[in-house]
Amino acid sequence: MADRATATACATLGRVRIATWNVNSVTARLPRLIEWLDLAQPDVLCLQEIKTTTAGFPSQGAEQRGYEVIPHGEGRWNGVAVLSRIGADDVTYGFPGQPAFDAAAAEDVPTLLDVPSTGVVEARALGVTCGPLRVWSLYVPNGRSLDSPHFGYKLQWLQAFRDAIADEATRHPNLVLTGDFNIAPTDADLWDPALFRTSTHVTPEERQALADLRALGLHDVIPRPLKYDTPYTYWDYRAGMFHKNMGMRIDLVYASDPVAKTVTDAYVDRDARKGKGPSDHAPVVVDLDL
DNA sequence: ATGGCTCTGTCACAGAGA
Repeated sequence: MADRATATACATLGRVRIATWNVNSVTARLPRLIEWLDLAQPDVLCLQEIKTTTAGFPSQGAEQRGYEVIPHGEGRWNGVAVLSRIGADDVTYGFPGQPAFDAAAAEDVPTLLDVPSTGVVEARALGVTCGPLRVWSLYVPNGRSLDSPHFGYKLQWLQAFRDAIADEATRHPNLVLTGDFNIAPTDADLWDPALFRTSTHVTPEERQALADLRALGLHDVIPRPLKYDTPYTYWDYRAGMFHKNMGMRIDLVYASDPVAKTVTDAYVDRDARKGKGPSDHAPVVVDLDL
């Protein structure tokens, strides 16, 4: 019987559906999130911008559906989480060397004023081992504008993450880095590249940071769109951008070579961006046959 | 079919998102 049980478990684990979704407040999105869990049935779901505290995460609905819920939140801003129904072990909150935004340096305040740095390490990275997969839910800093100190913070954050994850990349063959990277990998990932000439999200420095991650042996799993020919994952709430398909692909799935080889399908669920009370991001779904 | 945004914290807006 033990052999049979093991065989069943392995067969169940053969096909694994992972997904990432910036929900723009898990509290505001809870009805849509629960609805989507029932519909899409992901085995692992990485969330970003939960916008609540770790203790405040509304986990009951997901737990009733068989998910272990690992939140990593801080309150009003940021926050990530992992929901898994194939195990949740070795939880890592943030990463070694994760930088904090240095508010004092950012304001360029004269040192005479001795303004203390806020120095808070934001809730933007969460590593969880889900069965055979080592998964990271990431919410990369936005960067705001090219002349903002938040842009330097974004680049610093990405470099520190790359340095921290390089070690894991050698220890975990089945590594998946996924979430809101706040970078469009190529101009094809933007509805109008000309509009971004002086913006963040598209600069050579940011794209190099992505290339540095891929250099660890990771593959950009590009999802297929369900409509049009552009796999955008984000559309601004304003001006009917979604309905005009004026979007960006900034929610990414970076999978190690062994994982990438098992991908059977990947798509952007734009239906989750429709209707009443959506997030401004759509989920990215990746099916694996491990 | 459309609309010119939505979230939180705190109570009429400010701040952030990308």
